[in-house]
Amino acid sequence: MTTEERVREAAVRLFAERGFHGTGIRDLAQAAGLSSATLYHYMGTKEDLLVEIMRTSLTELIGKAEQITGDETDRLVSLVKMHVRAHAEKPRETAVVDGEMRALTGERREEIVALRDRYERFWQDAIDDGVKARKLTVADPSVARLALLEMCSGVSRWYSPDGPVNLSDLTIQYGAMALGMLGAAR
Amino acid sequence: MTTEERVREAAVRLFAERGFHGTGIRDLAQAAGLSSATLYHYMGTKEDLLVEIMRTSLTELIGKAEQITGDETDRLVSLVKMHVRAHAEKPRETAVVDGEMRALTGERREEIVALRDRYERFWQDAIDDGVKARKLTVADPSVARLALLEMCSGVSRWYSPDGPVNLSDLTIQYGAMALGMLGAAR
Amino acid sequence: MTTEERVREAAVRLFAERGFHGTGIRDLAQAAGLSSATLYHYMGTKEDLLVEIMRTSLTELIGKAEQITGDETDRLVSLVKMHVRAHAEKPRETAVVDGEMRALTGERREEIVALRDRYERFWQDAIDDGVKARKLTVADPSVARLALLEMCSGVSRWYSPDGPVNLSDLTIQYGAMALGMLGAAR
Amino acid sequence: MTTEERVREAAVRLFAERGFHGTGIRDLAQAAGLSSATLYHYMGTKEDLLVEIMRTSLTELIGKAEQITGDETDRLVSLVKMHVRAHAEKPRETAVVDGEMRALTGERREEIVALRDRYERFWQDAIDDGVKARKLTVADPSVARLALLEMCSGVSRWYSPDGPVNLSDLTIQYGAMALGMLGAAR
DNA sequence: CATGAATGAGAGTTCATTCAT
DNA sequence: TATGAATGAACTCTCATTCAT
Repeated sequence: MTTEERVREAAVRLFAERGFHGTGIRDLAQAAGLSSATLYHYMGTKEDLLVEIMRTSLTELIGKAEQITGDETDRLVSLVKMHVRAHAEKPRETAVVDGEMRALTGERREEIVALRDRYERFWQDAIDDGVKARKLTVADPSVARLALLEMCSGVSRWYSPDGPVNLSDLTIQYGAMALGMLGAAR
Repeated sequence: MTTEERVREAAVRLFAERGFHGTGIRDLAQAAGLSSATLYHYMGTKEDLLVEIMRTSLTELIGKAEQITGDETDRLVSLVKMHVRAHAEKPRETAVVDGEMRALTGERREEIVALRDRYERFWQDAIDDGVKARKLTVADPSVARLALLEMCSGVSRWYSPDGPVNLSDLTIQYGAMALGMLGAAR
Repeated sequence: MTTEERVREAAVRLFAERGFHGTGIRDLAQAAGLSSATLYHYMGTKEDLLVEIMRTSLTELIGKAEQITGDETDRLVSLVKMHVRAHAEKPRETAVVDGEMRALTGERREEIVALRDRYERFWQDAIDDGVKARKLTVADPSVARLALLEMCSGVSRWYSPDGPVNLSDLTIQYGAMALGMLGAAR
Repeated sequence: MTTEERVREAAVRLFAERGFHGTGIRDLAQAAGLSSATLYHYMGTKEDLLVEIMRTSLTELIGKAEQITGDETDRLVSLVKMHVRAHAEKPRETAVVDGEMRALTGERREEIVALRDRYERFWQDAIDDGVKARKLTVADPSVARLALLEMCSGVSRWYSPDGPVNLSDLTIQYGAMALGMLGAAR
């Protein structure tokens, strides 16, 4: 593992555990096994590091979302499964993406918000298409999207690979819950 | 409005907007219209303030949960509606409760975690009872509780009273989605 | 003497002795008898402090220049005497003004440069008027202004009130040298 | 141009523009087209570099001063012309010599101060001789030397070869001003 | 009740310099 | 010759908090 990777990993862990503002440069350096001055060999500013973590994570999600095909409900279930799996497998990265956006400022914030919006577009489209095709029954598609995303993203806040729940089972269960809450025709 | 209340209100707003660690004492003082020294006449430490906000909010939720009665599904729907309404009406308080627990340390943390656990117990019981009574069908009741809570708590992150969604409608929609995702018998 | 004044005085002394970039905040604090944190009670940034020193000094010079009247050569001699006296009496302030302008950035720089230009205008006018009135003989009035100003400002770099040279004599001598170098009719 | 020369040139430029303390090693390296580590193959410490620049410049001035001969006023005018030419042709080197002496410490400072004093001796002698020979009339020869030197050294602070002033004309004008300010017999 | 003054500790970041490769 | 990596010390500045008035 390169030093860059170790820095990134330390940052992901600490940002997830303590938040961006709750993590000091010296904490980061210690977690990465470097002096705080050396840290700056491998990164720009602390905010750069945060942006990079978010960009990578969101770009990956978008990449996976783009590959999803199928009929309306299939796509929705696939999105849910993919998203839940990502949040269970990389809980720290995803928690940082979901929770630290407010720490960004200016253009960097806009960039990341744009990526997030682009990702959420896949969900909105899947829901809208499902409703149009009369396969889903929701009162308000936008509210449904938000509720569904919150439910699925929450996984990163509690799932543990060492716990009793098998990840594949988890994705299946979430797929079923998603269909249920969206009133999928049985 | 008393000065104490103004301080509390400022804290709630800033903690919600910027996070506990992202909010400085001087920010707080300015938002409350006081000097930072005067602030300390109306509060203990910054962490005290956070604890107090969380305690109040959680205690209120617990109080309301205690008053909920009815059969298994009724209780669940009532919980959902109450929770969603609380998160829509007091998005900042609830967002702080849900998002800043990690900023607490030591005993204070334990106290608040205990309150939260006590509150979530109502949800777990409602789900478990529903399952026992064969009115709900879920693969894993614990997972269901977590998914449901994340979905409902997420409301504080996006709901705006000025937006197009009526709050009563919202609670109804969330009640329906909750039943759907938990496989309620129709 | 107020604390603010002590801070200012320390800054003037250190900036003059070591330069702006050669003076640390801790040096400043120590020289003012404060902790570095307390220092920030009495000033904005280090650059603010520099700007304020320069602005005060230049404004004073301009104020004095405005009061000078008389015929062409009288005005020139008066300018020289006033300038030399100011540079001998406040060698540190004036040395900072003359030597640290490059440490300023952005708008602050523009403001101070504008003040300096406004001050130098008095000199240029006096020389130009003297030439027009055929009381001075210079090859290039702009060059003459620059040479004269450098000569006079240099006083702050070497004059000491404890030295053998009397200040009134000094101003007279500089007045004479000025007339001589500008080819004043005898 | 050798790498050593490029380093020196970059240093001269940056020290002149931003001052010694305002110039970082990385700035220097970048300006020389090297990495900061490589820089250390071509120089000692940052202070060594400064000393070397000053020593070279002052030694050159001394060398030229030594070659000046003639009667009292001729020598003075020649000194002025030579000095002005040097300051116009190498404004950065001379500005560093004149402005960054305070950045030196300990023995290095003494060495450079000694060189400067040696150089200024030529000026003092020329003035003193002129006065003795009744060709110059000054109130205080030491003051005259300081005033004259400041006037002439100031050239490096404003002269530009691209500007409207021809260099030979400039030296002539300064020669004339020098004689004027020193009350030379006509 | 209110606050200006004060501070040790720590924030993020850069410093000049060294050294193994 | 060249440099990426490394660092202790220092940088400017802000932190949460206390206290005398």
